[in-house]
Amino acid sequence: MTASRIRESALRMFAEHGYEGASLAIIASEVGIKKQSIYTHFSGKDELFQEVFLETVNKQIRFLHDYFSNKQKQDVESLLYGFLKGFFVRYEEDEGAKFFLRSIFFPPAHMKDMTGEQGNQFVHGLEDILVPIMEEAKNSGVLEGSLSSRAAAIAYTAVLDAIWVELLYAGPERGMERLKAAWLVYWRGVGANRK
Amino acid sequence: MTASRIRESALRMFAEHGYEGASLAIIASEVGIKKQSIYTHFSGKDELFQEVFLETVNKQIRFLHDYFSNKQKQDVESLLYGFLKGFFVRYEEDEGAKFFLRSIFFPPAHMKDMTGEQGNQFVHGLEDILVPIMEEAKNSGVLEGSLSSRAAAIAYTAVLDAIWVELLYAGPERGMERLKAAWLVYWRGVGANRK
DNA sequence: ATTATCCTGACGAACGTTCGGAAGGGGTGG
DNA sequence: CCACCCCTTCCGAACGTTCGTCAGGATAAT
Repeated sequence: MTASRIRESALRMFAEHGYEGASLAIIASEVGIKKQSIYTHFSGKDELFQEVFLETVNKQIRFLHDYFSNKQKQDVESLLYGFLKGFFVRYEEDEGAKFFLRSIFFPPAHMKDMTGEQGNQFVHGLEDILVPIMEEAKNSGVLEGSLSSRAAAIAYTAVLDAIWVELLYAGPERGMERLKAAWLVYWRGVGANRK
Repeated sequence: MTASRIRESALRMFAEHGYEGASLAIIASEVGIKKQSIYTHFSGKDELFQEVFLETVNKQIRFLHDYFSNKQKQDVESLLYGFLKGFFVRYEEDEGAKFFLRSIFFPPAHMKDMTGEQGNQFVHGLEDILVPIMEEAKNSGVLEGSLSSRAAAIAYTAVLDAIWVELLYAGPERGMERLKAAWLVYWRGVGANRK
């Protein structure tokens, strides 16, 4: 299918050069067609970007829910740590990660509203999943009782963001280093008071 | 001075629309001149970008060293927490923050080498400052002894990155929320074993 | 015959850049 | 004081290139 090959190439191009820097001519040549032929499958550059973006966001959200609905029975530690590692391996091999981050943090000016909405949906989806988990962990005595569930969840998303930022900036090697260090400190930090 | 007004406008433009998305014509019109006049002060778009970028990076590095050389006498907790807050207020009002992050994470393709080099210089500069601080804090019993200084430093940079990422994405309100939560957990996490 | 797909050709607009010259100020020599 | 030249700053006009996009036709499959 030509349309999906266009989407694949566009994803790489948008990720690497951004919306303004990506050229339909180059995308087309990667697919082996002329740029005008893109208009057979998409109404224009905007629609192409939007389709690729929404597809990518949905993939992220789906991964989110899949993970936490399947592994709810695990203990909290491996549940949370496993999610970090899951994102790690996912973002290591997935071309969409860079595109996702770039589009959310630095969207094309005339699409800021749309990307912002989708981004918030992802963030809130994650928080809505995390807070109950923290709450439950507090009740079972794994997490420090004086710590608010919301704070524990926010700090966790901070760890998550820090990891993919490092992954994006410095690559898997240093990303893994940060993953280990940040998780170690985080888990010590939220753990119930030792005696 | 016209040249510096061009730099100011270019900074905002590059931050908001990226290298490819920024237009010399628009930058010039903001200054009140025609785009050709830019070439009186800069040899081209590349040099303009590079000057603004280097200026911005140097400002960041200078802030880094200024802070830690002036406040070395403080206790470790307020030293480290103060630096986070310093970055916070700095990045809240500084137009250069967005430009700095954007240029380092998503640089124009033909300048990847230069921006990467500068970025690494900043990161290593920070680490070289942090590790000795952690080492000293460990010796004085403030930090958990079984924790490596390097891990404590890496986790700290993770907190820092997470804060400015949230600041950039969601604004000061949520940025501050994350700052508080992440610091709370971090400081609990690296603290010496309570009894 | 209809439909899907890709093409050639061309469009106007914007891009960064170059050239030549117009204005203006400052300093120097007559 | 004036005339000269230099030097800085800016602009009009134009360059070649690339951009996204549109119209119309060719080809092949259904």
